[in-house]
Amino acid sequence: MSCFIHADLDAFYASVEQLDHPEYRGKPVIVGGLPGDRRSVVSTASYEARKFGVHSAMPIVRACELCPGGIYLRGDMQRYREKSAEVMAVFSNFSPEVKQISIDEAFLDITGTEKLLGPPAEIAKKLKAEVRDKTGLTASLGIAANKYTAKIASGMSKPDGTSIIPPGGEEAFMRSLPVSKIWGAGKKAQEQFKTYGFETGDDIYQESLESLTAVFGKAFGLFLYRAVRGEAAAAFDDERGTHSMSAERTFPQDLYDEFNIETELLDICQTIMFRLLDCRWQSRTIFIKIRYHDFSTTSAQETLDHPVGSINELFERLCDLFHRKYQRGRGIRLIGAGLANLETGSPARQGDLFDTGSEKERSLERQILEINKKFPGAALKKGRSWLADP
DNA sequence: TCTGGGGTCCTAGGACCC
DNA sequence: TCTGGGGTCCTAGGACCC
Repeated sequence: MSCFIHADLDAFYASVEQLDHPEYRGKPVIVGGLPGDRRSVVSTASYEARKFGVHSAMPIVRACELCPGGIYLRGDMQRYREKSAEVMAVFSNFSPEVKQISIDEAFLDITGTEKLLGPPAEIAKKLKAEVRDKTGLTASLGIAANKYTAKIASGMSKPDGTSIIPPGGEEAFMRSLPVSKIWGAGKKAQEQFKTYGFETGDDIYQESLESLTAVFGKAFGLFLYRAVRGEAAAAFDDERGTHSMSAERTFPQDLYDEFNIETELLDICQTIMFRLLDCRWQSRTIFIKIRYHDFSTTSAQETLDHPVGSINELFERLCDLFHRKYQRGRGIRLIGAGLANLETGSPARQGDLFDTGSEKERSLERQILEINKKFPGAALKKGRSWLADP
């Protein structure tokens, strides 16, 4: 019988801030933006802030109305990543098989560790204690025979709790679960549940696979059918590699000027290409994303016959895509771009006979990358003027 | 309430080939 | 010629997650 722990850090970003700044402890901390950041949203609200009704994804403006006395912070991802690594290191003391699924959560396969570490409840106790002692943070745990139900269980034990689904109890657990707790069913699905009168997992359980797929589509219908039976949902089980890489920016004010938009695009290109170079991946598929003032969003992509080789090339291609897609005169609130269908492979490409500038460009870009790695914060970038004469 | 940034996966339709 | 079926690749949009 398999056994998994899903471990999820409580109000992670806010907790790190409270750890680093004792004066924040016991107070409502809201990470995501400062009052007055008109287009920011809450990333994490401390439990003190949640009492005011503040929650993730809420506009900062709204949070300020609900919790005017809160401590508002933009956040420091570098620091959070550092802290995350500390926690993951603790996890690896408890299982040889740790799978991190986001910055603040992971699955630990503890199948067969009983002899070494004791029964699951004991392991949970020790794990929480070690996380607390070594990192100063608290975690909520869910324990079950498969990852999917362990994940739901941890959500129900927040904050700082542990919930265990006894082996064989997965189906009963899912059937008694309110549909609002089904992981993978978001806003739209919840609306559908309402129209069909589904309130608990059992209401879905009563439906045939055929009727579920007829209503929810092939993949999602099958997902629901299996989920309410407590069967491991495929989502977590197969290895999913990184398939795309992107960056985007929302402007404080809508942008109309195409030169300014291109300049932002250039900045995004540099971010992406440096990351790509750093990871030693390559890609032939580029895409842009445009969000207009009214929040309507459109995207366009293009697959080249060779991997993107330089910032310059990416920038030129993206500008081209942008100009073909952009509806002139409409204000733009967000511009984004990225690379899809990432492949591993040497970024040096063969047969570049007619493109002698490219090799020079790439080596220059690599040097800039190295400098930026050595001196974080130096933010060395190509100026826009370099583009004309690389 | 007027909605971030970084991802994954699914769907549906078109092009193209055998 | 008014017309099948399957496979693969590509594109746009959308749901969902943290």
